[in-house]
Amino acid sequence: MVRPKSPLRLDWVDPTVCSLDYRLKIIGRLPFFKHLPADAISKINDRFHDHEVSTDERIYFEGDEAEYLYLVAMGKVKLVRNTDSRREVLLDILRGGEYFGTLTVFGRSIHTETAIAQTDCCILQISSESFETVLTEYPDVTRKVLEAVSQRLTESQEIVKQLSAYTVEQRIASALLRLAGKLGEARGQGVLIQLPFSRQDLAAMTGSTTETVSRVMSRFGEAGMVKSGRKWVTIMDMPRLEKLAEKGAVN
Amino acid sequence: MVRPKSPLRLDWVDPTVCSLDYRLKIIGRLPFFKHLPADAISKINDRFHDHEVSTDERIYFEGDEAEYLYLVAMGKVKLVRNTDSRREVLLDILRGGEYFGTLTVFGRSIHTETAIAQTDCCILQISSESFETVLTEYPDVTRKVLEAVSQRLTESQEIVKQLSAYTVEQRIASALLRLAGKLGEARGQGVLIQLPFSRQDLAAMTGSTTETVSRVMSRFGEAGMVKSGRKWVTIMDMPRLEKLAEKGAVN
DNA sequence: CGACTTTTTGAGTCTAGTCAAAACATGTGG
DNA sequence: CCACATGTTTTGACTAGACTCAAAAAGTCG
Repeated sequence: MVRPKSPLRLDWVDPTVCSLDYRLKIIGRLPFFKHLPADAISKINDRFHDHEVSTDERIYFEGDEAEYLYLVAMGKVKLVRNTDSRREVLLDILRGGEYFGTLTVFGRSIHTETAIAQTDCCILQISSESFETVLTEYPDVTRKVLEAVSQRLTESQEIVKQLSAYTVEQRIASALLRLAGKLGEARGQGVLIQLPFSRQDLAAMTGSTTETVSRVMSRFGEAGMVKSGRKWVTIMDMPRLEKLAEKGAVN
Repeated sequence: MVRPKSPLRLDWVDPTVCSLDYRLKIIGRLPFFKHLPADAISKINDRFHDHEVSTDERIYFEGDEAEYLYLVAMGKVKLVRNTDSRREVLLDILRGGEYFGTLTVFGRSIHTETAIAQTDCCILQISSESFETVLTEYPDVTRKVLEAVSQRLTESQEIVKQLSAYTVEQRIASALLRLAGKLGEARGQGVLIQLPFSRQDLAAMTGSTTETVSRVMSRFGEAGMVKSGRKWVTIMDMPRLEKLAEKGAVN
């Protein structure tokens, strides 16, 4: 059978994307800034610096001192934690408009995860001190940030639950659904996950191994629930995947 | 062999513990209020209501609307998530002075976990609206809350990592260490975990089963690392447990 | 077209889960 | 204070899901 070639279309980092206009747009869309007037956004923007990173480059390492708060302007970033063994655990994948880094309000602290560019990216960063100043100037922002962090806590706890109680098959199904919800794009019959990610990554997200992920994906493929290839996946039958993620076996 | 009888000494909920004095002490010690002057604490205290709950009683359920923020004044509270199957996942155990409930700043939201009294407790609660008012009146508090939540996110991610990459043995070892760090009390040679918790609870914390936990605990017991009985555990050899939690096998 | 990476497949093993039953601890009421 | 009822923990035998190691197959890129 002729597999379709990779249908991914990556957003290339074009030098213009970190233009002033684009920066203002990204910053102004952040959940914790979007309620602010344009002039405030503009002033906040001045506190950010941008830089480009290419695929697989590390933005910071677990254990580094947390001196900045980061913002994905363009591209995708993954957050991983390393274990003593060579296995890595993938905590989250972020797209344009999401923040990352450690929220160091007062005092110093340390990054608890490593941030890796999953694609070529444009990253905005603001120093902890500047961010504190912004929080002081715009008290509402602090609340919004609080909401955003609370949200992530809830998501993380959901993952704890899944890892505790679900089979690998269920975990893979829900990881795919989560990614599709976040990064999915309609493509013909199915939903393409707009992100180059390998079996390796999927294994790191679900606490499994590449081999097992491969086997499960093959099963999903045979059952017509997904189509996949080297570093891409399209979900063909969401409802069935959802059922499987919740109930276990497909009946 | 004659096992020591349960060495747990529970703090009984004495009607006096929720006295004004005690309430002020608990509220004033909260990480996000402790920098405030006494009169502010006193005013904040007026917004809290207290009530007692007995062991195993539910304080709220997963899915309930989040209308209050809660505070453990006395006793221990566990947070669990239910899965479709009868298995429950234990997310955290809280002691006096810790907060729980969903931080609903603006808008309504829903509890994502169930809160159960692990011992008889005295609980303080404040309505979301009141809490918002407090946040508005004392902007510093919002930042402190933000730090507290960030901290929990980090802890939750640590658990994700453990569940993803460690064996049951390692997870049990680190769950014990975590509990000891939080609720431990020196007792002769060892550290007693001051909390009545069953193999069931430990299984729910580590994504395992009572039988497996029992087997692992027996092994730990034979190796002289812990002593345990019905609903109690004393850690006898921290360093060895720590080594096991990190590296795997004990050499 | 190669060289390289990623994915798939296979065989063997082991950790941890399931089911079932016995042993033990705890609190109660006689 | 003992015997019983109840809930908890332990033990045993069996099973299965998922991991490991190893090697082949398929994509991708220069």
